[in-house]
Amino acid sequence: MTRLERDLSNMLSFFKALSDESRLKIVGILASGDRSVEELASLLELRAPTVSHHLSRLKKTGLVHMSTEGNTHIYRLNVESLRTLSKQILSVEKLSADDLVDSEAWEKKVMNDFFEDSRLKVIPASRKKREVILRFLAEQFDRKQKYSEKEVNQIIGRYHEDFATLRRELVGASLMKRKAGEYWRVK
Amino acid sequence: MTRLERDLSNMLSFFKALSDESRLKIVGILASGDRSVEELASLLELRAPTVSHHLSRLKKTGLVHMSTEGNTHIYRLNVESLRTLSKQILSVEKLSADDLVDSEAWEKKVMNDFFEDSRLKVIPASRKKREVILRFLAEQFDRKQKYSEKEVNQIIGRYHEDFATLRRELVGASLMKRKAGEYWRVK
DNA sequence: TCGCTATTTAGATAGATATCTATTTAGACT
DNA sequence: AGTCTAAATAGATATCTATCTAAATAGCGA
Repeated sequence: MTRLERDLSNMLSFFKALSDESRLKIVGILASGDRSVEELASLLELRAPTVSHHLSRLKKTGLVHMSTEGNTHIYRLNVESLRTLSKQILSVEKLSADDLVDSEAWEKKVMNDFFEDSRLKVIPASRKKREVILRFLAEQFDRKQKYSEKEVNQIIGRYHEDFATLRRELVGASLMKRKAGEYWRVK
Repeated sequence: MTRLERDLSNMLSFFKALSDESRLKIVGILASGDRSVEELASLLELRAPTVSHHLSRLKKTGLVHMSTEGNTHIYRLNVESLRTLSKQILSVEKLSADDLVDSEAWEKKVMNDFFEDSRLKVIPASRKKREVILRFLAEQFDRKQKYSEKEVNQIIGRYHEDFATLRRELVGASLMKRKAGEYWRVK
């Protein structure tokens, strides 16, 4: 299991733990002091086994701790875990990285849908799909080299007859630049 | 609906929205840029209707926004909402206030279980319950007055014959203080 | 206007889970 | 040992929901 997968399932169990009204109230109540199971049950107007079930769920995620006092079990909030969660939320972005989802699935799909025998069947109407095609075309150019318009047309022409439109789109999408009749790849 | 109830159900819907693996991934993916429904579907290996369902749930809680581009719908993350949530988590304590739970239910229950005809049946063994009883007894004393031990015994004696134990417990629990044979109520 | 594309809605199904009652476990007091 | 008390576990049930397929909607281009 990668670090990211751990982060995801860790965060997920936090959210699952807090995505229930009774448990959210329990956390709120415990924030103002330790409580026994029976105490929570009467505050929440629930049966003790129900509360016990919720507490064991909260305990499993580390949101609460338990201590023993005779045969009563005293639960207390783990404030630190809330702080950790609060921070984690601000770094949700990191969850999208490559090993959580197949980040090339979209490109592969679009390429597969629009190419046949190494030729572009049609230029996609939607921007999102056109972008995939344009990125592919841009990759056919060497970053270190400059190309004349004729050369650009020729390379794009391998994939589609309307090289002029595609050439303009490449420039429009800032994947290529043009100056004084010369083209070069950007990024 | 009170402010607290609104806060609770608001927070709850946030947590519910994020307590699903697919939705958490969607949020993660959107953090790195806008995406169409189809794009998300292929990244997550889910059907478009499923993704659409998740997005509408996220949209309802304000976690994402939608814009239209031809007939493709582009979704983007509302980063501000994550920041808000992150802050709210640190103030969960406020959820325990009086109008969310009946904060006296516990005291009432204990008093009811242990009193009969205005007399304490037995001294509860568990600390949590004894505390309720002791708080009640402390309330029988006037904060502005000092009492001799005899007077203290007499007042406690109205409720239970073992006034000596209860008197000592009151001092031990810091609900009363004693000095030079005089007692007074604290807090 | 017709057909194509992207999304949403409707409806069905399988799996998860919050709650309850009844039972079991375990500690404390006599 | 036996009784009482507090909590946990087991098992049942009813509700919720993530996912799918099929159908409906809506924009766009020919």
